[in-house]
Amino acid sequence: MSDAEIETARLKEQFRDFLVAEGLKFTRQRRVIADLFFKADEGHRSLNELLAAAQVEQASIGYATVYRTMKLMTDCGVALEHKFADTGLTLFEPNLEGDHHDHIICLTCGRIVEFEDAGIEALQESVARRHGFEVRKHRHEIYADCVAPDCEYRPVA
Amino acid sequence: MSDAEIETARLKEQFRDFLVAEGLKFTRQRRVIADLFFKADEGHRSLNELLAAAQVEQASIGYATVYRTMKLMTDCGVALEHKFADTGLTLFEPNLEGDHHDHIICLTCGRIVEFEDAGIEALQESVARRHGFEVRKHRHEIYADCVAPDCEYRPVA
DNA sequence: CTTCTTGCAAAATTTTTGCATTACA
DNA sequence: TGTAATGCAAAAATTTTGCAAGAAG
Repeated sequence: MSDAEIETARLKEQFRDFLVAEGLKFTRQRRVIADLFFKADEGHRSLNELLAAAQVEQASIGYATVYRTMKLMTDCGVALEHKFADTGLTLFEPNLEGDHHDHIICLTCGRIVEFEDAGIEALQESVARRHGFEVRKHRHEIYADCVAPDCEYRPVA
Repeated sequence: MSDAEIETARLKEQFRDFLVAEGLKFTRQRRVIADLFFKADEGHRSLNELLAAAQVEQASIGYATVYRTMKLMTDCGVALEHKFADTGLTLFEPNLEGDHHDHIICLTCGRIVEFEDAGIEALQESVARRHGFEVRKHRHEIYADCVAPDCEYRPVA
């Protein structure tokens, strides 16, 4: 079992535990969505992309079910919701253990790269404290041009 | 003439110049909106707040006019548009000269404080370069709890 | 069995646009 | 006077919800 598989299993279990604790059910639909979402070969997906992928497994799944399932996942912490600028698009990514990161988004091709920088995090804490705040969470997105050889304009679905 | 007044005048002129350059008109409505927006005793305002303030000057002003005017201001760089998390609310603030800053938002009372940190900026450039990106712009928001004595829950309009 | 979930469609938001009329330069 | 702007109301685009029928434990 690879590390990725272990992590997938952990997230799925965390989701299931949450449902049980809340007296909710781990239905076929939620299983399908969780499986494809945690597999996450590509990290950031919209509700419509998740819906399309889910319908491959079960054609009858509706948008509302995916919407509500992702909300549950976000609530219980196994998924992160991102609303990047310059698109009204909401994207989700699995909340992998110990993998806090922020994002660099290419303004041209939309490519999303993750970064983590302890120095920035530390400065951020310090800045907040100086202003009399206690950091709860943050959003740090860098919009940039990338040097990918295949970088070209790609409209978002 | 105070510094603030000079800056207000500069932004207003920049907006007017832009309109002239584009063959557009500096109408009464745009003047009213620009004046109240650049006055900006409080920095971040929603379209509805701007609309209400504009209607004090001219009752007939409609939402669409404010919407389109703020879009023009954003396009020409005299206004910045922010979509903070946890509220679907879009807020605008004047783009004051040499006043780049990011935001700390209190999760409880909604208070917004501005900060600027050269160290963070530098690290950000460095991180992006390391990943093969050239920074164009960024969004850095810290969500936190504040220590204001009057901090209390305030739903956003 | 009872409760929760689903899927549809409709409602609620928010953002954007078309168009006839008015105002500006 | 011709072009652009306004204000209304309607269209789009999203997000969210109500509800009857179906699944889960």
